[in-house]
Amino acid sequence: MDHVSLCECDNCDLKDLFFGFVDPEEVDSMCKTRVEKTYQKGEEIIMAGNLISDFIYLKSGLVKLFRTDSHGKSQIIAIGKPMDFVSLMSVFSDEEYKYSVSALEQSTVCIIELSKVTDLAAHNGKFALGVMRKMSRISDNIILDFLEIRKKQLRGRIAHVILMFSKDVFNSSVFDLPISRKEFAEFIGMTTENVIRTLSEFRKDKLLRIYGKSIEIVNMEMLERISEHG
Amino acid sequence: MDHVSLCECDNCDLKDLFFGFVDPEEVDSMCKTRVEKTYQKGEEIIMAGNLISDFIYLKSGLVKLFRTDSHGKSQIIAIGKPMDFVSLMSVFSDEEYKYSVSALEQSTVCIIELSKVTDLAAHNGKFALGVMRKMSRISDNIILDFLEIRKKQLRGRIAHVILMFSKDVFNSSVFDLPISRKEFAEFIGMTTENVIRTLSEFRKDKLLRIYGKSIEIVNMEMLERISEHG
DNA sequence: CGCGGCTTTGATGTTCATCAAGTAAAGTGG
DNA sequence: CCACTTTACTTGATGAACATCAAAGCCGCG
Repeated sequence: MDHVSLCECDNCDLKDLFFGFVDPEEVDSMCKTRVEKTYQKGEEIIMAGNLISDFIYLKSGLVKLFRTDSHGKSQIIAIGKPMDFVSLMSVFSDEEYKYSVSALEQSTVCIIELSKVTDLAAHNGKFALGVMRKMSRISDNIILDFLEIRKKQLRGRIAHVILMFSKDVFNSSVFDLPISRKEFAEFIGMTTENVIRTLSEFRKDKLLRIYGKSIEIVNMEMLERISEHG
Repeated sequence: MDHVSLCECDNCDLKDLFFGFVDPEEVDSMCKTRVEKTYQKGEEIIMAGNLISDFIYLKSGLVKLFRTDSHGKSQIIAIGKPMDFVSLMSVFSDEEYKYSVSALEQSTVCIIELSKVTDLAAHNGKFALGVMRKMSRISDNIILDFLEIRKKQLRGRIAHVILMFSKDVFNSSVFDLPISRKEFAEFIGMTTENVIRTLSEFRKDKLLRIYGKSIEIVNMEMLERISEHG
């Protein structure tokens, strides 16, 4: 954790997303108790198993949502960008976090006491309805992505994830992969070695240019074909 | 579809689950527009792609939640029993269903016009909060189960699903498998042949007794061991 | 500098999908 | 009710996809 301060809600994108139907006074009251924290790459924002006492929202940066089992093996559930979840899931269902969240790059989150949010939801149904919509969309997307990945094999999964980063996260055919090869493997449910091997193949086949984490998509159509069925 | 009627909400389990914080009058008003439908085994309750206009809840029976891709291949997302979802997911996020739902055995659902429910949520935050809790829990469970299955291999996945039916659905070590071998395969992301082969192995190893769909778990500890790591 | 973690490649074996072929069960029309 | 078709189930043989093991280079960090 880097930096702690009160934030100004008027300029925050979060406001439009969540507080559309909330009285300005109430937004103001929330704002006063709001805290921002900035995490460096690699730092853990949420630890699975911890008690949920806050409503946490990603303002900037990039995070991974993951789980670690008793043998220390991790599985990545999703990549989260601003305007995406963070602690949005689980928050209303249970007492403790089901997932861990950590920063893939420097990330700033906004933290609100959970009871403040549930109180607000309890007496402002339109606000609650908005949160419900957001929650539904988030978990639907995660599940659909799981299904999408599950029906492909190695090469298709890798192409899929590369395209996801290119299109959904960075909006560019050139970007720095924000995850390690090992994390890539944990995301698609394959081994690190096979992720590396396949990336090398894609380079040899002139689909990608790769230097370490830096990736450039050279043959987008072919990559899409492989993602579809390859 | 079999049978259409108005239902009496006072005896319905749904009432406690969803309408805990709702005025009796409002519950009554909902009740008047409520419709029950009974579906036979194999009938489709919800079709992915259809417009969402109703809030649908499973009163009795057993259903599968699934998706079919453009090549006609299906993937099963979850098995739903009463007090579980049905149309709970997607409902608030989008205009059309993302998943299909069909009956694995004779099932009765309760149908409420969606706008009635969202109107109620919009002016009754406690009700909305309750629905949020339920939604969170449902999608959390689906995602956690996906992760659980993904980290196992064939034998472990099969053991896992058998145990799930035994413990979560039927509460018995003897039960009739409510899905075909093909559906079993679609649920765990493997081929039909390998599901059959593995079930046959489990029979030879005297873990299970199998006659067609009828299953008896003979060696529970061993099955659990295989599910954990096998 | 040396240690540990990440990356890379190759060789090997296991796991799983695919193909084929046959039996059983279940629905369909005369 | 029986021939007929279709769908589900089953087993074996084969090859493809993938994990595992091993070895070495690289990089950051104390």
